This record gives sequence, C-alpha cells and structure tokens, in this order.
Amino acid sequence: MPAPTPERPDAPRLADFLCFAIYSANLAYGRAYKPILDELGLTYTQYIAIIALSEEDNQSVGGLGEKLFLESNTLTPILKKLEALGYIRRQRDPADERQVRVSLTPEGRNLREKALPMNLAAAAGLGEDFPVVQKAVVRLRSNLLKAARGQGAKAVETAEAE
Amino acid sequence: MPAPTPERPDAPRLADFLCFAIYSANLAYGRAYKPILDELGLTYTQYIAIIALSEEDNQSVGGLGEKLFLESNTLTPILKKLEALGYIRRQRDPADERQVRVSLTPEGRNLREKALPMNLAAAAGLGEDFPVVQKAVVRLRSNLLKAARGQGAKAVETAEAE
DNA sequence: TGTTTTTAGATCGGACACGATCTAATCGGA
DNA sequence: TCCGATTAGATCGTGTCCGATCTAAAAACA
Repeated sequence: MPAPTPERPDAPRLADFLCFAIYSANLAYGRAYKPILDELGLTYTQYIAIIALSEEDNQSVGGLGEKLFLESNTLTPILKKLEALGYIRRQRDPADERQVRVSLTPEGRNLREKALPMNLAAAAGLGEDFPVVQKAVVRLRSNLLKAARGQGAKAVETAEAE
Repeated sequence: MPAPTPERPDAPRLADFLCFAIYSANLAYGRAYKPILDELGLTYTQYIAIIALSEEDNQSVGGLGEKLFLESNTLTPILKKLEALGYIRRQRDPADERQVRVSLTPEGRNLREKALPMNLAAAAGLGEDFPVVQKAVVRLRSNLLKAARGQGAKAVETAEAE
C-alpha cells in the first residue's frame, strides 16, 4: 500500500476541478444510462439525436449539429447508422443539393415514445437544486464555447479563476 | 429554412435534460482546453492523469483508475503513451507482480508545473455560484455511479424526476 | 502442497469526438 | 455569364471509453 505523497500540497486538487467534475459526471451518466439504452439498442449519441429530431423534424445535418454541438464528421456516421436501423431518413434537399435533410420514420417516432421515461433519471439527490445546477451547467457551457470560438487559450487565460 | 415542427410539444426538451447539459459542457471544456493542451502536447485525459500522479506518486494502475473513474482498458494505452513521451515511468511492483506502479519522471513533474495555470480556467460567469455548482456536479456523479453500480436500469427508473 | 478462484493489467473490437482534408453545390462579383 | 470563394457533408486518422476476453500472479482452501 503506497503512502499518500502529495507532490505539491499547495497545488489545486483534481477533485476540486470543475472540468474534472463535469468530465467524470459525463462518464457516470454514460454508465447509468447504458442499461436502458442497451434495451433500446441505442448509444447515447444516437439517443440524443433521436430526441432532437423529435423536437423538430426534417432538419439539416448542420442544424442538428448546432443543437447537439456536433459537426458533420461526428454526425454523419451516426445518422447513417440510425438510417440503417430504420429510425431516420436522410435525403438531399432538392432546393439545395448540398444539404441533407433528416427526419424520423414512424419507427423512430415510436422509439422516442419508448424512451420517454428516460428524461426522468438519476438526478436523485440534487432535489430542489436541480434546476439551479442545470442552468449553471448550461451557462458554463455557453461561456466555454464563447472562449473556444473566440480564440481559445487567450480567452481562457483571462477568465476568472476556478 | 425548415419550420419548427415540435413533434411532441408535451415531451421534455433536450435543452432541459441535465444529462445533455453535462454531456455538452464536457464537449465545450474539451474545446476550450484544446489550445492550451496542444501547447503542452497533451490530450485532456493525459493531462488529468498527470495531475492525479502529481498528487500521489507511485500509484498502481487500478488506484489511479479509481481517482480518474477509468479502468485499465482505457488507462493502459494512455499510460503507455505518457511513458513513451517520457513523462511517467511504469514498473511492475516487485511485492506483487500483478500490479504496475506509475510515477512521474522529472520531465513529468516539470510539465505539471507548466500546466499549473490551467486549473484556473473558463469558469468565468459562474461567479460565486462556482463552488455550489462544483459540489452539485460531484454529488450528481456520485449518485449516478451508485445507480450504475447498483444495478443500472432498475435504480434509474426509481430515481427522482429531472 | 496442489488446485481452484480471484485479482491486476493488457488486448481487442465497436462507437464516439475531432482536426484536416476532400468533393460537390451554391454564391458573388467582375 | 463565368470563375473564384464559400458552404454542406463526407471521409480519414488519432485518441479516448467501454464491454468482453485473455494472461499471469497471488490468494484461498481442501
């Protein structure tokens, strides 16, 4: 058993990093959702793509990507997979052949119904803080993306301390 | 331009899902950190591994994995990469040949010093809410992992609504 | 002691996430 | 109208993450 040997007692601890809390909470979400998603035969990313499509049908790949914060290099293979599974349809927009319109099939809509209970999930323990945390994380995301789009390193360095 | 056509106006919106907020905030963190990590020549996972090792040296792969919420299948390739980069040393524990002990090299320690400013970063906008959000996300992670370890689907279904 | 079981890492295949690059379609200015 | 610039997706290579499986070492126990 190795003795705890803090190399830098003055340095901030990983456990206090917000980035690490988010990172590891995301891993935890994946593990908590896995059993239910396995029953549906979906991955998490496929799942949120279905949700987003159920909110607005016939979106372009780019439009969907804006909602999911993903780009075509990530989305295209996922959408092809969902199409192969029969849950969505992909077709070039006749008005602009560059765009691909994506829409749910009846099977896809059906799947979204089955997945409805999933939106409630595993937030137990947050209690009344839930909406506060949700909003704060969204705000955090917004700030991070602003920093990233802006110029990255520069913006981050001038950001407030954690 | 496609008209917004909510398929299920009564269904919860993706934008309100806590899981999605966490998921997308994690993506955003990755993008915000990328420029700095690129300068260091590290990926995010490599970075947190270095941080964890700087807090306690000579850990086993399993022990490190507990802190990072990762297992050997993920950790081993990352540690091998860090070893190849010269930042860590991996060696079998003579007292228990099954275990691999990981420790920072001087170069690795040096790198951690250079990465020190990174712990402050891009939380701007949360202000005084910061510690509240950080703790809430950690609590959330803990609950999710409990649900996942427990039995997954069963536990999640009985969890409180988002 | 010898055999069975458990444990720690490692390996492998599948699925993201992303930077870089490519192609095809559209747009815009001369 | 024509051609360079822009735009939307698609493709490819790298690096996680994870389930499943493998190997070797240690522990358990008859």
